[in-house]
Amino acid sequence: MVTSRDVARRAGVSQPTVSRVLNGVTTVAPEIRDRVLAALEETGYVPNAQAKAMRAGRSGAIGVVTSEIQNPFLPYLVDAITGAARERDLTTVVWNDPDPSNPMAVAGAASGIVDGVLVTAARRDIHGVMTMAQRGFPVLLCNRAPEEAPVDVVTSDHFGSAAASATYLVEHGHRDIAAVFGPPDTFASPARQKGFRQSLLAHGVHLPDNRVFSGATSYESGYRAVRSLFDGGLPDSIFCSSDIIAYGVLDALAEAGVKVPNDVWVCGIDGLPMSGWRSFDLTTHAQDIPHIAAQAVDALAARIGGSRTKPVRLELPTTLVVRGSTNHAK
Amino acid sequence: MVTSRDVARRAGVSQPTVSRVLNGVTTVAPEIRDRVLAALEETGYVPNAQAKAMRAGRSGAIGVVTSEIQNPFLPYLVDAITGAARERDLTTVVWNDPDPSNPMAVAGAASGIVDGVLVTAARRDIHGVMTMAQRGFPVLLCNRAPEEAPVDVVTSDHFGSAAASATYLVEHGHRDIAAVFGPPDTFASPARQKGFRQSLLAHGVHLPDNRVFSGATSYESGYRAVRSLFDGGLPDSIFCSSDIIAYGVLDALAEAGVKVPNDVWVCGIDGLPMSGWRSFDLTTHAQDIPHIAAQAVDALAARIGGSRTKPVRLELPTTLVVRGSTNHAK
DNA sequence: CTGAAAGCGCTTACAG
DNA sequence: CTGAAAGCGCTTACAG
Repeated sequence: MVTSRDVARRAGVSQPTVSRVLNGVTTVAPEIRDRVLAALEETGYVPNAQAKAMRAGRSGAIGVVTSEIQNPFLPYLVDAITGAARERDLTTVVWNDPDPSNPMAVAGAASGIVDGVLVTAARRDIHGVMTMAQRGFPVLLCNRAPEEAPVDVVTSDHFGSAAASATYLVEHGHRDIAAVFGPPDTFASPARQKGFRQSLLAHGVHLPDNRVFSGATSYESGYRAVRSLFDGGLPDSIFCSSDIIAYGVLDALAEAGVKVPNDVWVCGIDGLPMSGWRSFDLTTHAQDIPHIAAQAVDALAARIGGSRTKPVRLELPTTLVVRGSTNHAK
Repeated sequence: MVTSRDVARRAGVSQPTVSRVLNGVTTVAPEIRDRVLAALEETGYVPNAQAKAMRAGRSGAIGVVTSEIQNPFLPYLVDAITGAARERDLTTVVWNDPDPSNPMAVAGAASGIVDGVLVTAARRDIHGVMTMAQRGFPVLLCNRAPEEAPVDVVTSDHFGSAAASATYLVEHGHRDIAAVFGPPDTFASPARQKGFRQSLLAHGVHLPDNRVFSGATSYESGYRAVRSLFDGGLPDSIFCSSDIIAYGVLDALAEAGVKVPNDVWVCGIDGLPMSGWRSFDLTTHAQDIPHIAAQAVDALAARIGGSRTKPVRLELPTTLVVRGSTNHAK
């Protein structure tokens, strides 16, 4: 790799002068400046961001830590985060690391490769980056909302969206409601489960155990759930804790010859683009991804800037998108 | 952040001694060693990978450069690459960057944040990293196969898989075949188009222009294609250049009341897990993701190691997975 | 076996 | 306006 020293030699100046031209901080004589610019051009110099970051104590980059890149929600969030970061002149690196000690992200954080990390990993256990947070490294939890956290949190209102789903079903006359929940070792799923249950309770609707299925946040889980939920006969509707679960539910229902929405309503949460596909046509509570990303990057940037001390906590509302899997006419 | 100097002070030794304990290269007196280990534990020291990399001239990390993270194929590839890299004691960072000058990856490369990059970006124009490659930085193209490239290439055999698709349809008696191709500004789509066309030609089957639709690699593109392909009446089968295109085709056909496979066969290429879902049940040529990832990481590691000079080029075969969207009985 | 020194590629006071 | 010097946090010869 060509260094600023190489460029300096070629331009016949000292290395710091090259640095000055690059950063434009001090005035440089026009003639020297031109020589340096020419040398930069000729050599195709690219600054060594590591050396720069080490010296400056700041990299201008943020990290995104995830552990389940196959979660179909994630690419949309990452894209939005990358875009929001770029608007603030920050670059973004993504670490996909199933290990809860997050060795990659921790190394990146300790190294100053990034100035802060956004944690979008769904699972509860992420002690690696949380240890960094305790040591004062900027960490923001995105779409994870522990009840008590000494760190910044920007998340969709998982509780509220599930509660609203329950209200929606009850208000359309449903009483025999089934639910397929996600895994307990995440934050979003338990919050959604809690919201759904509390809302049903508030409406005086009982959710018997044989109407509940818990499993992974996956198509397969939803698919399997249907068979298990059938034991009590057909419910009025099936609430799915995630859109991807709902796809499995819909497919299993179709396989069993059950008509949606005529025989059963189905709804999900997330608002994945796929939910609008004809195969699914799924009613869902959509997360506001651009908003989440923008708020998360803003909050992390503020934390990095040190302009804030108290942790912020933002729970952004979701939007009900009614489609063919539920039907107001019922 | 706590540095090795802090640890040294705490242990009452010099900073290089801490370094020696960490790297275990030289013998350190047991007693001193224990003091250092204790100090490491107490401080929660994490090495600064940047300083390490700068000094060592090697980071032990590879980068994955992508420009379309929403491509549903990508997460599986990234997961496989991360796993393959970990087995070789390499960490992985992902840059999602739609800019063809790939500023993030180029900066990361020039910085020694990574020792080499795997480029999985689909679009043709990636002059940023290609410039790095010309300067001798290890770059491997993954699932992109320019005819002539002075860099390492590991890819699925896009041409061959599409050619095999054509053969499959023709051998099952189809003559009126339609095709939905992806965009020309990528590598995979044109290769698949070429393979499909040449194979049909070799079988003496004509592919008229009104049986061809070209568009994005997306559900919407497939959905729109169907309307356009209907002008000539129903074809025997519709070949889709990507699974995701096929989903749109299947949905549009269902909407139009056309039965698959009874009225029309549909097949795709990629082998996404979703293709096995009941909604799609799609016959496809599956890419061998674990194999691609392993070979790509191996080849890049060899390039980084400098043990090779000539570029390698690997085109891995795909596997036909027959499902309900085609039917041997027809 | 262990410390003092040099150096990876930068930036930023400090002289001149 | 420009160069020589120091230092970011490491590793690795070089002395002792």
